[in-house]
Amino acid sequence: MAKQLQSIRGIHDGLPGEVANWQFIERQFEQVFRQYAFAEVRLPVLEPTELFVRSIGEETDIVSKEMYAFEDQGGDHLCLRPEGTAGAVRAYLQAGLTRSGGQRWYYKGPMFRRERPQKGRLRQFQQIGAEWFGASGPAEDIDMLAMAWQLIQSIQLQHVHMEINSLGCPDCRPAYRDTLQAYLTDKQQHLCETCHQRMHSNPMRVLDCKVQSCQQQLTDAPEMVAHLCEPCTSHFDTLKTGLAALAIPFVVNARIVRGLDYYNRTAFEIITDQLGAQGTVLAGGRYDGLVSELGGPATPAIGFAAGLERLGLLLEASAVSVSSAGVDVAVAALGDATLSYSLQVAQQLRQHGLTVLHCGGGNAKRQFKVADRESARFVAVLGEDEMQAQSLTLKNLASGEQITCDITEAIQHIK
RNA sequence: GUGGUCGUAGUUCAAUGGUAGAGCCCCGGCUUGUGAUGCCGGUUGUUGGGGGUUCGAAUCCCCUCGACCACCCCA
Repeated sequence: MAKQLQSIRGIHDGLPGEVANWQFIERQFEQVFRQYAFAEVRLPVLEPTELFVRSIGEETDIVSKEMYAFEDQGGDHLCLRPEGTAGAVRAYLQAGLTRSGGQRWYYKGPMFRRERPQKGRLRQFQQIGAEWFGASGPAEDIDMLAMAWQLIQSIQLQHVHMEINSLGCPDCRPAYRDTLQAYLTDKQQHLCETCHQRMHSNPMRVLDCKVQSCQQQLTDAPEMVAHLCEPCTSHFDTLKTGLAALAIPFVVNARIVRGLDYYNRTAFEIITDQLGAQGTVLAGGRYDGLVSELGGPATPAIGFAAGLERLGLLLEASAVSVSSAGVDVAVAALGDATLSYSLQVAQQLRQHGLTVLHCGGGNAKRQFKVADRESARFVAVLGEDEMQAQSLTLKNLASGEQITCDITEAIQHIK
């Protein structure tokens, strides 16, 4: 293995084996999105850096240290998008859709964060996400979470569960924040180093600290769900009732917090225990303030995103069979004189919708080996005899049966 | 960004500081018209890269790149 060019750290190639899984996921997801009346949008990978600074929050890790940001030749500050929501909001506003009623969008594509790579955590990774602009009530939350759950169901994933929480709103969160901060101050000397920082920067973060000793101190910590204002309580209760009505299994996890600043009220995650520390497979929540934050009219909205690579890994772990398009017929041409005839036969078979691989001529043994390696269902043997008779010899590789017939008959046999 | 494990043929893995090997894959032949299943033969490596210690380094040391694991954070 001499010195050779390789892809950038944390940026991996999608090779056929893995892409087959992704395509399966995309097909299943697209069907679910359609059933929920969501339409696809295709948004830029490159956005003004300012967009994420204003939406995600300057203090977040994503913006402060994980963005691929640079100045282009014209002096503009650009970056590779680290997530999809901000760009979607920008597009929604730029297209002037604020008075066009609810917009239900989904998207898929690469996102970029400069983190230390691990399995299921890449620097370029793909997300499939959905955003619903103009979604005001808990009914939309229920639909959104139900759709998220249905997406996961559509690819038959095992060992996943949904957790929900409410993050409150600008009316009730500040008071809760104060309560929590006071509580934490009492416990301060028992908390870890990072939690000391978090107490001030984002006290709710302390709640999901993974340090054992911190968690032991926090067993009776005040929780947001117990300090919601009346409208938030009502919203959250209706959400739970709706999920129950749809028989969607969920647990309330009062420790769910959001890394991005723009979330309020409903926050949820679909989690697996199969991917080590990278167990979040789909996550999202309500962001009623973001549209106005970016200069639009007050527009309630909710969204989520799922990590395609993580779903693909889970698909393998769950041994879900991804039907891949195999070769129907491998064409074996025997003798140089039969080349043109074999090409014509292959073309005709393809015109009838079959997947055909021409084995390239040469000796029969080699061509059969190719057919076998490609898991072809049939081999069409085309020698001089067949060419003279305008026929072909068709062998079923699984049974070993072999017949000689004309093309029309062969096609019926294959289908 | 912090800490740790690892890196040998296309691939999976061997090799106490002393000649770099095996299985699988691939290619060819036995069988110039028949695979999955037989037999025979064959190709492949600057041991991730660079430097050092040593008579001698895949093996020990340093640096670097990458994968993975935990933290951090998150999809």
